Amino acid sequence: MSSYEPQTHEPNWQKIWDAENCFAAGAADDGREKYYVLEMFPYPSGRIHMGHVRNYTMGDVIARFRMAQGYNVLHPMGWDAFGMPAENAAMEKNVHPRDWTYQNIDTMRDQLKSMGLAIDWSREFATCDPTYYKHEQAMFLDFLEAGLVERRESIVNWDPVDQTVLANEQVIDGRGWRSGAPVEQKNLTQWFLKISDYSEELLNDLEGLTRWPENVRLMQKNWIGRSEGMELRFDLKGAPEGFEHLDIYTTRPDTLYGASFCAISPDHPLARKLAETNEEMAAFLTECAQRGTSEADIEAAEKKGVFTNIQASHPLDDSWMLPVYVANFVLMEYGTGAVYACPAHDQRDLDFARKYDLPVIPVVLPEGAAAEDYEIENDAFIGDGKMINSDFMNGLTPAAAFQAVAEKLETLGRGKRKTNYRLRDWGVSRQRYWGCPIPIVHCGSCGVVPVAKSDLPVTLPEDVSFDKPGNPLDRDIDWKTTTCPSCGGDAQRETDTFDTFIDSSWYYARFTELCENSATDAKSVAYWLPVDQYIGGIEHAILHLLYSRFYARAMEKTGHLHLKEPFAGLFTQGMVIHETFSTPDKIFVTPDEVTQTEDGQHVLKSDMSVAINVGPVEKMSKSKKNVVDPTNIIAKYGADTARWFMLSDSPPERDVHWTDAGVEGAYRFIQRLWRLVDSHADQLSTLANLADKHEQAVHPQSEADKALYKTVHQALAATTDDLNRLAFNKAVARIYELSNALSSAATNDGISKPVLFQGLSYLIIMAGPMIPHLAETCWQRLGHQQILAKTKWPVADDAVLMDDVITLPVQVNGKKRAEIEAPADAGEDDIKTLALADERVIKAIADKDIRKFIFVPGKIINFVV
RNA sequence: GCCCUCGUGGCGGAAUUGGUAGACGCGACGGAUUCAAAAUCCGUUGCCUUCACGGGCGUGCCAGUUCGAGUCUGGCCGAGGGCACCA
Repeated sequence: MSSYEPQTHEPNWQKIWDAENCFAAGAADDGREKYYVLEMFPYPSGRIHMGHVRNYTMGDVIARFRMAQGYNVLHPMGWDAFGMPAENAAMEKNVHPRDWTYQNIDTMRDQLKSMGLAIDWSREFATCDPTYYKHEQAMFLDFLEAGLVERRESIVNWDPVDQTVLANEQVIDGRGWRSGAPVEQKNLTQWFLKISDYSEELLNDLEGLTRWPENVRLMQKNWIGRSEGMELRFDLKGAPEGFEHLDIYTTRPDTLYGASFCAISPDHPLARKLAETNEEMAAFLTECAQRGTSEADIEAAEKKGVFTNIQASHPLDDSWMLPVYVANFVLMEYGTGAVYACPAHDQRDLDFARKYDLPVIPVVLPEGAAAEDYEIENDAFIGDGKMINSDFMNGLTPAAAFQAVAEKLETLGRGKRKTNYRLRDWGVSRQRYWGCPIPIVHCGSCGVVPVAKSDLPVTLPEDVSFDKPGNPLDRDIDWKTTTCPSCGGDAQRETDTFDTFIDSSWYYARFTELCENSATDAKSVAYWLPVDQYIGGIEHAILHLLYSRFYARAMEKTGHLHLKEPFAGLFTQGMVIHETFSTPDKIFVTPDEVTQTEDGQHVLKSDMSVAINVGPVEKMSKSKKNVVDPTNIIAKYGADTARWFMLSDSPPERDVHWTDAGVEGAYRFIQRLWRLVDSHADQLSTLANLADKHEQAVHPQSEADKALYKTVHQALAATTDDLNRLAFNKAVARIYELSNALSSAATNDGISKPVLFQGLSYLIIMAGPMIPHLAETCWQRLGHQQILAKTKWPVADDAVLMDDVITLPVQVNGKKRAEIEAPADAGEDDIKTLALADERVIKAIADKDIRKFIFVPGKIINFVV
C-alpha cells in the first residue's frame, strides 16, 4: 500500500480545479441563491503567516460547503496594499513602495494558491491599483458634495527631528521611534468624514446585526458611547479676556453639590491662552504633548494638573468658587474638553483631589450607611443610593435628582440637557506618500477645489525619494503644481493621502463587480450584498467594522449602494500563538532554529551547547520571532495537513496554539484516511455502477448494516449542523469518529458493500471542504466519475436520526447515582417506575421520603429526598 | 486607566436552552507486529482512596440563586484583544 503524497496530488488538483473553472462566481442572474463569503483581505507584508492560513482556511471551508449545497458562491481575494510598511521598506531597503508591494503580492498570491483555496481569482485587485482608487477618489467627491466631509484643525504627533508626522505606534515612551526626539504636538488642517452624524443610527442598527458576535456589538456600542447629560456654563473669575465662561459637559449633574474643582484639557483654548504668559503652564502643556495623542497613554499616566489661578462660580450658588485646573486626564475630543469634578463619586476626580488636597464631599449615600459618619477614603462611590448634602435634592435617588437639578438649571439658564457621543469624526488625512491621493486642489483665489471627475485618478508620482524627512508628495514641486479646475490659475495639489481604513471600507462592494466606469454596479451589489459571512480577527472589532458600516451608509446616500449594513454575518477568529524562544543573552530565535535533546531540553540547532529559554505562548509576531512559515509546513506536510490542524481542536473564535506534535497528528490522520479508503477501494470497485449514485437510497439489512448506516447518517447530520454554525473543531471530531467507525465496520463480514461504499463516500464529502486535495484523491479512488468539487452535499436520512432507546441519568439530591435505559417516548410515570426499580437508586434513597420528583424528558431524572 | 473576552485532565479542547463534566485529538503507559527501529494495529489513561465492590473530590478563587451550576448573579485573581495615524 502506498502512502499519500500531498506534494504530487495537491498541485495536480489545483490545476484541475483551475482548468474546470470550479470557483468562479456565477452571474448575478443565474437563478441560484447567492452566498457571499469574505475573509478580511491581507496587507501584503511579504509572506503569508499562520494567521492568514487560519483565516483563509475557515473562509474556504464555508465557500466549499456552500458551493456543494448548491449556492452561487462569491469568494474573492484582494490586497489591502497601501500603508506604512511599504514606506519603511523604501527607507530601509531603498526599494520603491510600489515595487515592494507588488512583489509581495506576487509572492503571497503563490502562497495562497498553494493552500488550494476555492477563490475566484478573476476578481482580484489591490487597493493601490489606480483602477481601484480612482473610484475611491470619485466617491470622496460625491461625499464632499453630499456634506459628509469637513476640513478642520486637528492634532498630530510631530517628530521635530525627522520633520514628520508619527503614527501612535511610532511614539515610544514619548519619543519618535527613529530619531528618539521628544514628540511634539502639531495642529494641522485635515480632512474629516462626518461619521458622528451617524452616531445614533450606527448605535441603533447594531440591534439588527443578529449574526454578529455579541461582544463586538457591545464594543461598538461602548465605542459610540451615547450618554445623556448636561452642558453647564460656569462663570469664570480671573480669566483672560474672551474666556468669561467655561462650558462643561457632565453626565452627573445630580452630584453638583459635591463639586470640588473644574478641570480643562491641556488642549483647551483657555489652557493654550494661559500658556502664552505662564511659564509653568507652558511647561506642563509641553509635558502633556510628549505623551503623544494615544488615549491609552493619556489615561494610564499619573493624574496631574496645574492650577490656573482662575475660579469658577458654582451654577447653583454664585458665592461658591471652584478652582480651575488644567489636568492631563481631560480629553479635548470628548464633550467640551472641560469637566467639573466630584471626587466622592468619580475615581479619577478622587485621585486628583487627593493629590492636590481638594475637598471631597459625599452627596450620594449608599444604602445602609449613616449620613453623619459617611466618608470617602480611597475608593469613589459610584453606586446607587440617596442624595445628601444636596439642598433641594436631599433624599432623592441620583436618577430623580438628575431630573430635578436639570429642570432647575434649565430654568436658571445655567445649562441644558444634552445627549453626547464619544464617537468622534473620522480624520482621514495622512501626511504620507503610499496612500490614495486626496483629489483636491488648493487655489489662491478659489480656495479648496475638487479635481474634475474626468481628471481622475490623481495618481502618485513615480520618481520619489525617501532619503529626506517628511512627506515626499509635499516636496515634489512638479507633482504638486497644477492648475485650478475652477479658474485655471496656478494652484497646488493636496499632498495628504487617505487613511488606509478608507480603502478597506468598501472593497467588499468592489468585489461584486470590477466595473470600469463606476465604483459599483447597481445590479451586482443588489444581488451579492450584504456579505453573508465575513471572517477576520477580533482586533478589527471596532475601527474597521465601524468605519465600513459608516461607509456603506455614505455610499448609500450618494447612490453607490442600496443598503446600510454591509456584513450580515460576522465571525471573529482567534490568533495563532506559539512559545517564544530566546538565548541566554535574551535574543529571540525562531522555532526553526531550536531543537530538543533526548531529555527534552531546548537547545540551539546550530550549537547544541546553547540552552534555549522557553518563554510565554504569545501571538505569532516578527518581533518575538515566534513564527512558523506556512510555506515550510506546506512543503513538508502539504496544505491539507496545515488546513486540518488549523481547524482541529481549538474553537475558531479562540487562539490556537501551534505545536509540532499537533501538526504531526494532523498529518497522521491524512495518511490514515487515505489508507482507509485505499485499502477498501478495490473490493468496492465491483460497485462501479454505483459510482456516481452514492446519493441513491441504500437498504441496510443486517444489524451491522443498520448500525453503520445510522452512524453514517447521524454523522452527516451533525457535521452539516456544525459547518452551518462554523464549529469547525466539532466537525473535525465527528469526522474522526466516523472514520474510526468505518474502519472497524470495514473488517466486519456482516457489512454489505453498498452501505460501506456510501459511508466512505459521505465521509469524504464531509472532509472535502477542509482537506480538499486528499478528498478529491480519495473520491477518485472510490471510482466516482465527477470530481468532488462539483459534487452535491447529501441530505441525511431523517428516519434513523433519532434513537429508540435512550440512557437516562438518575440523580438523588442532585448527585448522579445510576443510569437507566428507557424507551425514548416513555412518560413520566413509566420512567419513575423504571428508576425506582434500579437497585442503585433504591440504595441511594434508602428509607428516606421522596419529597419531589423531577423529570426532564430525554435529559435527566432527579429524586429529592 | 476605560471597554470587551477568556480561564475545564499532563496538553488542545467537548458538554447547542441550567440537566450524565472530560466527546474527539495529542501525549503517556501496556501489548501485538519487527532481527531491530520507524510506521501501523489493539488496550488503559481526571485526581484521591480501596485487594475488590465501592466511596470521596473535581471546570481559576470566594460567595449566592436552584431539585440541579462549567453554564446564571456578585466580588476577586490571572491571561489576551481594542483605545481613534499598525493593519
